[in-house]
Amino acid sequence: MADELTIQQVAEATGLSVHTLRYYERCDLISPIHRSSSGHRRYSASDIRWIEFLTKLRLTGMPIRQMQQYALLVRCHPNGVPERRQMLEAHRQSVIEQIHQLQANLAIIDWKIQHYAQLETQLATQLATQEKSHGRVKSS
Amino acid sequence: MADELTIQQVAEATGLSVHTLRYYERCDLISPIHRSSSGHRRYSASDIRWIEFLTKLRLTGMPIRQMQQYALLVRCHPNGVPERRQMLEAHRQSVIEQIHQLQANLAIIDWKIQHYAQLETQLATQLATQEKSHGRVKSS
DNA sequence: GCTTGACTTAGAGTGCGCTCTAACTTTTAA
DNA sequence: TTAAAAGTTAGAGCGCACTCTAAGTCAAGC
Repeated sequence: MADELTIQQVAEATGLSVHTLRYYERCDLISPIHRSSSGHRRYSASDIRWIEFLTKLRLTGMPIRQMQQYALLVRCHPNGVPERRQMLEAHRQSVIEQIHQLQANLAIIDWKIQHYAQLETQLATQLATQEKSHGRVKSS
Repeated sequence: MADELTIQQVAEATGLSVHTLRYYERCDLISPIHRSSSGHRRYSASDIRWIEFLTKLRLTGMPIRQMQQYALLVRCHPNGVPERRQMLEAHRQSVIEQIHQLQANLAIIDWKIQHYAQLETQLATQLATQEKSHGRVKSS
């Protein structure tokens, strides 16, 4: 049991589903996982570290295709550090652009929220004035 | 021609495809566009402003379903400003979280890039040392 | 008048990233 | 010992957001 997790445990640890873990292995994002005598997968600590890094790439929007390329480099080109760094740096740029895009569009949404807030206070003031004058009429 | 753009012109102006423009109208993101006598769509300036705002929502990851809700509020509840503001504020929060997520995961990728860079300089130094000693051997 | 290109519709197809199913075997707890 | 839970595979299905097709109508230039 030392260092040998079941697929279920890995799913809990990484937040991926067991389905997704098998899917990632099937499409070569994860290299074939060591099996118990009965054929069940047994994940090592380094398998988990790899899966965790994969999910970082995924969550920053890297497509499966690119992750496959990266995984291929890691597996078949263990000395090809510069290539891997270049891939990550290209991805880094695209994430930075993604963030800038989000911030720019968020600014416009913020502007709209402000606009709505202004409309609301305007409307509230209008109503208050109406009520006041209505009150006066009533009391007179 | 004043204020009356064809679907092609709107596609160019907004960056959406003509297909997507029709699709958005079909699923009620855009209310029915005014037609020329022949049945062709003629977009007004305010149609375009609406489409541009829609794309901001879209580019910040709002799902079509939510945009449909928002569009419905705008069309059928013109005085329901608070509801609209609430929707936008909820979305605003999710965009902010999205950005934080991206930044956190980017930091890990950055760390990996640094790690690779370090490996590369290490390797380069190693090679240089080897070459030097090799040179010495050769020259001696 | 005729061709070329833009427009229309309903509905089918695509690519992505999972997600689930069926049929079966293995492990585990009662 | 046996029932339930968890594992296996190949392959089908799904939801999303488009994207394209077919069959036809309309408009502009020669």
